[in-house]
Amino acid sequence: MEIEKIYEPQRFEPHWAKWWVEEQLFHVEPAPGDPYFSLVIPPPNVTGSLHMGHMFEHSIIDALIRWHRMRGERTLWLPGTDHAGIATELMVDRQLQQEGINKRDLGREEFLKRVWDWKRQHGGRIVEQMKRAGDSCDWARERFTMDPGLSHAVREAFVRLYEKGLIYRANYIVNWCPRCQTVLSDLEVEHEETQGQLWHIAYPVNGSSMKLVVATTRPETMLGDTAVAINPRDPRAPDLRDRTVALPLMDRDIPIVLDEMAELGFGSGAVKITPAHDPNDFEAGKRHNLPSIQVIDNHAKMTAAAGQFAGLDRYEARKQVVAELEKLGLMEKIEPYKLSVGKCHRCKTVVEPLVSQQWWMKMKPLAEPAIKAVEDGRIRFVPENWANTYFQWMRNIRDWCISRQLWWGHRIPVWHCSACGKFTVAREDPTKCSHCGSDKIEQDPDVLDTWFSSGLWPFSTLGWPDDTPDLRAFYPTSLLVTGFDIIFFWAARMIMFGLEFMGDVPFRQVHIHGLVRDAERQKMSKTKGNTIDPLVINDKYGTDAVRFALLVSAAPGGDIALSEERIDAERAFANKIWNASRLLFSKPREGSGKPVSLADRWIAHRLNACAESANRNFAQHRYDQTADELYHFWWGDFCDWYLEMKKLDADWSFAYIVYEKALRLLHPLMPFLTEELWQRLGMPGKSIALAEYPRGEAIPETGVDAEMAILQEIVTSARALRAENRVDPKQTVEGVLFATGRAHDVATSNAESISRLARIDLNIRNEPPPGVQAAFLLKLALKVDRAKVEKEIAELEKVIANSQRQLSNDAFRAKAPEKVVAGMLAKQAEYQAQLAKLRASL
RNA sequence: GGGCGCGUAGCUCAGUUGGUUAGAGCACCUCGUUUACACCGAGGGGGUCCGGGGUUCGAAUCCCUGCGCGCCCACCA
Repeated sequence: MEIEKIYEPQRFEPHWAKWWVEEQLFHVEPAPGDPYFSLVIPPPNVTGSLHMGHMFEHSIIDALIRWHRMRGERTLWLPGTDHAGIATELMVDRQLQQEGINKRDLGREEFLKRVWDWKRQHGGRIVEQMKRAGDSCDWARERFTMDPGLSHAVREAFVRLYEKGLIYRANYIVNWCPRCQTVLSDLEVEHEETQGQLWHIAYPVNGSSMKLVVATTRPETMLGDTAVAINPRDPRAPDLRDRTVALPLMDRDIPIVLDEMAELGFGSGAVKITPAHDPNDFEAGKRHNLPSIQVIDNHAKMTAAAGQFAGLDRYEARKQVVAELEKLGLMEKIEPYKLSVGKCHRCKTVVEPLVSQQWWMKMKPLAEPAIKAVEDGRIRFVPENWANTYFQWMRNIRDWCISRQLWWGHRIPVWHCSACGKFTVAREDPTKCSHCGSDKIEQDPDVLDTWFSSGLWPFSTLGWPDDTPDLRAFYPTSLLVTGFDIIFFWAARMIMFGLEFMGDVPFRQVHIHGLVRDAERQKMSKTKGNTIDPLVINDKYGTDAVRFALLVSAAPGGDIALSEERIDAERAFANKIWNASRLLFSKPREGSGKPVSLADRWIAHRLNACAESANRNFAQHRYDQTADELYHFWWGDFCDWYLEMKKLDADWSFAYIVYEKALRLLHPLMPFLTEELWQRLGMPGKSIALAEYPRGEAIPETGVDAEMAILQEIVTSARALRAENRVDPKQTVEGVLFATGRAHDVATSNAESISRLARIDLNIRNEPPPGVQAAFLLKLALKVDRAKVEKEIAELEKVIANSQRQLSNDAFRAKAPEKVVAGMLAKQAEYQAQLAKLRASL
């Protein structure tokens, strides 16, 4: 069989990627019964392009999916994308701006048309990239969160929750993004520690010469102050409790209230209260029945209520307020102060706390069963530590603001009646108010938080609320693979919704993976310019190499430091396998199909052990271990030893058998290379992806490992001697091997291998090594480097002394397990033999 | 203010419930173009497992503590 000298993945990967999709190789029918393995993709944003984080996550998923499929389970990886409300709307909005079009002028309907157009044209990009990367999804089941079916599910879920009293509308202080022009949930606000200042402002107390000094990080909000609080135990309280202060700049008297929120000993002990622009103050305002004056509007500009500052941006207003106060001599003190500033996680604009009417979801009743499901093990986190994070959030969960002032998304199915003022919430669009029958109803303009529909993903994608064969066959899904950053956003909500609507968990395990970082462990980011683009890199090194590099570094939960060097090493690995194939394919395949040499018997044994541990490690999410072992099996065992020894055999038929099995073993980690080579073998069956994954079998201990170990030791020691003595690698050296028993048998029956591998002209004597207590002794016709050997002897003596000390310790003998003691005794004997050999070589 | 995690070779990281000379990849040094592969082979150097205490027959691994560094959650002006 002809095969090229260098493996060029670019020549093969696109072909197989296309073929896998066209042949619908990964389509699975919803036949009932076990075993099944199902997983829904964490849907990437439609606006997205494949980045290293996706690549990593998908490499894990695909390896696992392929493994399960090859084990003969009914395996589904359901792909799809998320409409990503804010992100998408922002993107299309920017596009419009470039065309000089204003979104509001365009109108809701036209705008949505534009977004759908965009989605149709570009929304499939990431899906195409996944196909090219070889992800073995069931593409016939691709879903989008705004598909009719999924929208239907959203509607059903909303109505049910509303009817249950879990969704309500309330006027409350919220996080407002002045740029995205929408409210955000607490999770969508990123807190960032910022160096700011603490301004101490004096408020004159009416009817007194006293001034009450308040401290604030946001002086501009003072314009909306409606009270000042001091602690009830404040010594000044009796005197101040019924007084008012004159709010500077605003010509307004505001009361002094007593409240625990003013901490004794902090600052001057008094706190300004701005119910309209601070969550704490909002609560305080409710406690004391204070008016709320909005001085900052939706665009973060000062309102008419801000008097002379009306119309200014909030930061400009801050400057001017500070300047005015200074002019009035009311600025007592300004000090540097660290504070945490909330920013919109989409656009990084500083959010503004504002009071507004929004839709909320009561979370406590939903969270309780979700906590229980993890507590009692129906859902298991891997690594399990993440359960703590989950519990902490879930046990302190707050109501979820689910409405967004956007157009792109699932519109809230609530109709407001202008006749009676009540809401109509319905599964079908109503034409009149369900309370008074008036036809003066209008649908709520807001849409739902994107994560509302994401939360339904594990069952909405399978046909819920209908009772479908898919749902019966694949729910609960087996596993969720995702990043820690969306445990709350997504995983927790799926668990709550799954239990609420399906009465069962959405998945049985949650595997939380780490972050892909650069070689210096820095987060990859476009602004830093340290990203490794999978689209470029997959093409350059091959998708298999990238996958393998990611997986071999994927210790559970840990971040990975990725570099091109690392990927290049795995590309070399693929090339190594390719070249091993080149050698193999040059040999005849015909033959007995049975092991004909020690090499055959040994590699079969190694392969078996490798298969056993690969299966075990896959089951435990140890892809790194599986990858590492396969790497060493292929490169170390198969190439360096097996093939080198095999070159002396005439019958290569068994090598083909081992090789084919080893390809299957590697397939989940390097799907393209293995498919290409497997196809070249012309095996019966359509694709290696559908072939059976080798399982480790219990095979009797034949001593083959021990035999091979003897051979390897002879060869390795000879090579070391040669190298240390600067012998030309081409030159054959004479050697005498003293050996009896098994060592003699191994040496005689593999004399040719030993000679070839070590380049020795070997003379084997069936005699005990002269003067040495060892199984065998190899003497080469070389002058030895005495100093070096003496150093080795000294080191070994130290090791022996250590182990001797432990062995002669009665407490160790008495308390250590028998196995450990026996092991140490055996090891001690080995050390002694090794030492004897070293001494004899001098 | 709570919670989680990290510190092992020059670099990036493994190290399963404590147990047998602490490993890998890359980098480094020496030698080598034997027809699978120079994208390779053979050999080699390199570690007070962050410091200090403790538990134990035995600690990189468990406990305490100090130092350094990440991350998450939290309405302290």
